[in-house]
Amino acid sequence: MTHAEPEKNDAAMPGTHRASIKDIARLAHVSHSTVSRALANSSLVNTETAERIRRLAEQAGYCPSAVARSLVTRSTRTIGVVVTNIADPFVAEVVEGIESAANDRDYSVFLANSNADPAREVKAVRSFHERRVDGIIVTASRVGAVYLPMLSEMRAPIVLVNNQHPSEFVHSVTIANFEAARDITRHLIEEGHSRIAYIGDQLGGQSDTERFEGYRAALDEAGVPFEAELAVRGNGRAEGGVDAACALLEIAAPPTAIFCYNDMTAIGALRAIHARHWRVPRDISLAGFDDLYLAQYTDPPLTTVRQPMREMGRIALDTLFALMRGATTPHSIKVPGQLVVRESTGPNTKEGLECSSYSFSPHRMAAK
Amino acid sequence: MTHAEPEKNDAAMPGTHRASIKDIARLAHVSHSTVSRALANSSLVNTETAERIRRLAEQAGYCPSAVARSLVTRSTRTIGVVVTNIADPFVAEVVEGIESAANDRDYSVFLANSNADPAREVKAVRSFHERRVDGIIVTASRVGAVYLPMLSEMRAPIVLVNNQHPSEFVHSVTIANFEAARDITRHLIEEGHSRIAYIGDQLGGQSDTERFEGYRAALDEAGVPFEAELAVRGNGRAEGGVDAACALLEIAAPPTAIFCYNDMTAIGALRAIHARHWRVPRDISLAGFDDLYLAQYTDPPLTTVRQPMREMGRIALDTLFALMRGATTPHSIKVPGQLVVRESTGPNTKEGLECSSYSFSPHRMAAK
DNA sequence: CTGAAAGCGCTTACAG
DNA sequence: CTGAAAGCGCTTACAG
Repeated sequence: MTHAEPEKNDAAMPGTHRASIKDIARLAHVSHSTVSRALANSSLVNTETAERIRRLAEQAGYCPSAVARSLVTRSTRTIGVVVTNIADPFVAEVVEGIESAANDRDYSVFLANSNADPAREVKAVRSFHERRVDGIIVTASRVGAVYLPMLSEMRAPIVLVNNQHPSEFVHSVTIANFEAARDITRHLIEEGHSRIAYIGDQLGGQSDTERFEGYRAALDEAGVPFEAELAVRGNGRAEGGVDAACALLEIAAPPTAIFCYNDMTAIGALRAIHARHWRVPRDISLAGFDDLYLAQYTDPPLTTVRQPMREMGRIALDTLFALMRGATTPHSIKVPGQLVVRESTGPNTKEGLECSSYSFSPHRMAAK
Repeated sequence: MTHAEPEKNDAAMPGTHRASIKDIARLAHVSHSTVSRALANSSLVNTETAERIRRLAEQAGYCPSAVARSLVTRSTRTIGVVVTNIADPFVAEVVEGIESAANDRDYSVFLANSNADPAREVKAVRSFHERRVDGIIVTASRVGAVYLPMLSEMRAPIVLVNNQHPSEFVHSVTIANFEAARDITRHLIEEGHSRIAYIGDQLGGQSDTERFEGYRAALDEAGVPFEAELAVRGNGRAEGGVDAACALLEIAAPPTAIFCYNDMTAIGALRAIHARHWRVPRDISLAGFDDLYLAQYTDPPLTTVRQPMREMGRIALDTLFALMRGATTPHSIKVPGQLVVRESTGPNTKEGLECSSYSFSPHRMAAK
């Protein structure tokens, strides 16, 4: 009766049964409460029995059930992250920041793609709610304000990263779109450009609006007239950049500089520009937004605005934790972007708006 | 007693209390079993009462607890995905495939980064096990075989995508590294190249070994001697490609073509090549592996091997489901890569190995 | 220091 | 069609 051998084997090979706290209790000849305490390293249990219990649990291959624990502790130690699409490099870097910060706190993260579909976004949030996540982060939310009423009936706080919904949301971390776009446009103006195009994102989120406004503001303050034909729409991805840049290069007096909604758009624009055998920045300057890892590796390396994506992810998670701990004050954090001047922007080589003399590119001449 | 108004309000505004099945039962004057059935659309319950219950639940803002349900049904409807790093575009696309397929089946996905650290990888798998995920997918596993013993004590099946561990694992989906690398090297040989370099991945996973072997095989079958100085090591990222390509361009008789472990490496190599003012493919041909979205947007667009990343993600999930449904046969799926010839590779313009005549690049001349 | 008891929020035989 | 009961695997007062 005192030798635990047969019982141990019994529990170690329970056929289809997974060892629970009760099995360990039987093995150790104690109550399951004691096992629970021992496994939680509670000081309430005798050091030696605790040791023995832990050894037994180890041998039996015991693995505690987080779901059972969650049910009683009313905390799952999980957070839900809904993104537009994880294959978007911007999103992936934000998620990396979130995951890393969550991991530091021993939290697990659920990931869901909304594909920028508001219905799927809401569905994902609902699903996370059912799963009783402790908090939710949604990047580039399309519905923002919708969460206000949900917020009260859901226990889980929500933090938005780069909310795309026009109305403000209580808890959010956002890049300073207006200022950053203004800065980069100013940079272009300082380089002598006045025919500066903007390739936006036709999904028309809030960032696009704000970046466009920043661009307009820089133009206005410099007394550069805004030309509607120079403001065109991409889709936030490279294909959109290709098409939009093609259109821009077609017009009678093409721009000498292009500011793109984001780096992916700029990468597409770069492709279109190269296809025409124009040189960057000699024939045309090009600027992006985001500072993706790739922006350093385009040819030439891309002038852009750095969004600290990983940090924004971490900040979102920190905010979420503050909220989870009971904070109720609004957390609307605006992160400054940082102008990163690389080699894709340079001085305007054309005198005045119409030039006929100084051009490196035969194709460009042909286009006139 | 019959008018439910006060009680309803009572449950709708429960202060800090979240409505449970019991609250709805009280509201509907039925047992909580009936509520459970009604909410599950069981045919066992009177249509009208079911309707009423559902209405009440709706009004009360009832949201079922997936964790309670999971405890009893012994299925969480979640899967765990551990990746090296979600910011790696290859990984992100695989995860997109997994998430999309999981979503189709109403499963949620946990995401964890291992940062290619075997310890973190195992820790992530353990954590998923605690969370009682129904299945686990790990991409680029560094420990592969370690899971064999875990497999029996864990309930959750494991599927490996592009296992990097030298020993085989029971359930996996892998790209046909050897064949694909051989194909792309053959392509280079057909273009007249014989000084073909390989930039590997020094983390030295299984894919690197196999791709290197494919490269060697193509060389051998064409009777092209292998030169050790042309096989150098990158790190799978652009920086590594830059450094490795720089080294390659330094040697006395530089290669006329470079095959890179992956596209990111090629993107770095491209940068180094351009920095020297060499032209691709005129001065040197360059090939990658993966066919990242970006491979179409490099300048020139990159010749590479297409890995169907999203599909591989879906296949991994399908395999996982087969296993979850009780399949026990090994599932080692080898997916063929597909050669995608773009503009970064072209005919060798040098006659013989040593050339002194025909060169477009002044820098190249200088380098000799 | 230890155990018996209650309970987290559900599902599902079992008996009417 | 409905309800009472048991139980999923834990944690945590409560009483010794």
